[in-house]
Amino acid sequence: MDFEPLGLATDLVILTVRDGRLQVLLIRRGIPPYRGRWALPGGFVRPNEDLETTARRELAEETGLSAERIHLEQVATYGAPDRDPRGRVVSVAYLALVPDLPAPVAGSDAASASWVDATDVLDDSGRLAFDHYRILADGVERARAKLEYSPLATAFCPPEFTISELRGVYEAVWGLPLDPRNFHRKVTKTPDFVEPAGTTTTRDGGRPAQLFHRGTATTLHPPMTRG
Amino acid sequence: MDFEPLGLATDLVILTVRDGRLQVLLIRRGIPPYRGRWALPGGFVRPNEDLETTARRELAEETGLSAERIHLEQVATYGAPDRDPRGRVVSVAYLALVPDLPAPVAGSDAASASWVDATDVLDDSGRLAFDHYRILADGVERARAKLEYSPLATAFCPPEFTISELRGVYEAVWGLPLDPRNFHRKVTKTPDFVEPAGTTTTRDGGRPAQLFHRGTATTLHPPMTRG
DNA sequence: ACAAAAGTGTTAAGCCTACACCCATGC
DNA sequence: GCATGGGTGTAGGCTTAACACTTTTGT
Repeated sequence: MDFEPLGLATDLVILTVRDGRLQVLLIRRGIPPYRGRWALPGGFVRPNEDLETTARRELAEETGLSAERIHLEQVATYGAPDRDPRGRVVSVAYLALVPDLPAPVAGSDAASASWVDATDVLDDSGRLAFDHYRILADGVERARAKLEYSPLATAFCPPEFTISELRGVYEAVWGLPLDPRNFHRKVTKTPDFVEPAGTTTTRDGGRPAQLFHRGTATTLHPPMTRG
Repeated sequence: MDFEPLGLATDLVILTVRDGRLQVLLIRRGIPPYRGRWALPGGFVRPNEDLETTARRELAEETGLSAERIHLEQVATYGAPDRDPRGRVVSVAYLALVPDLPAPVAGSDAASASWVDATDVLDDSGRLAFDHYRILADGVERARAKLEYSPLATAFCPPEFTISELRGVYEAVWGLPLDPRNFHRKVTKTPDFVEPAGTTTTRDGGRPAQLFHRGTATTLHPPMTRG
């Protein structure tokens, strides 16, 4: 077996929706290379550790969440020979979707971690270290695409949510407004997308809204439509 | 940098449509582990070689094709610590779609390479070495899904093709019959999916059919519908 | 009462499905 | 002529997009 010298890492695109905007968790690098630049959280895979285990461990370290219930999926692997000046490092990127956390981001590296508007970062391709701009772009595009045909948007929501909160997720991720009335009808009519919790809330103002939780559907027929 | 001992490889899911059926290129392993078992073609990434370069090199070796014009895309990365009995090997899987080759499969390893019905292999989860059953399943599912919303089906066709040949691709990959008349209308009306070549052929029998080549579209609006 | 947000009804346009039907070739 | 596949037309059902309208709360 030719085991050439090689580092294996995972990088995380951790997304949330806060204040109606799509935000990504970035850390400011305290050590070279790219010292002082923003980067995606990530770290090396330990011996005998599965890739997804690494990603969940990093996620827990960065967000302070026990990452059991967080949606996490692999996006792509980046392995250009010169992508890391320290040597050959191949990175497997994961996408994590978290609800708007009531608790602040806390963890060992948290002093330098913050939520940043994803669109702002995507508007400036030079702001991130390494090839993290490309990784972020791929992760966001994955999220945007999956909202169409999967019930993934609920991963951004707390366990119980209103239809308009769910709509807020779509509007933030896609960056466009949706008709509240047609959205409501479509979501509630798609089988097993959401299920009524039987309770209501007035936290969004106006008439009390029914609360829902995730349904059992894994794909949406018909899909949600973007613009 | 902690460069633990680690192998990095790529494995290829090479698909084609022959005789109206979806087929995958497999090799019979001549050496342990899994000697004598079927496996996906693949090999180790060389020092300073990009991942996709490795995949294209393997593709050329296995199919004898100069792989420039072949559709190739990354699917996922598999890194369970025990997936290879020889040690820690992480594999990046690629999906390749090739036209029905007039030339036989030829190459250094070709003596043991053959086209096998994908559905047959997917019916028996124990036939492939390593975790290649999972990789194949993921690759085929990717292909099936992408036919819906991308013009990817043309990657299975020669440079010029008829609408019914294109329909044959859909029917083989999805494993279900489609209405020839509605399919024809939909394909030719979707902007930039296919463009008329201006010539006709009678190679499929019956009335001469127009020949087309790929259009410039990258996504299909509206998508093709499965079942 | 008024503002605000939830939720329902309606209508016109577009898309999909199914199938009848005609066209152009080889034999 | 007849078989074979290519290609067009059309009617009914379903989905969507746009928006009028009613409901239920907080202030």
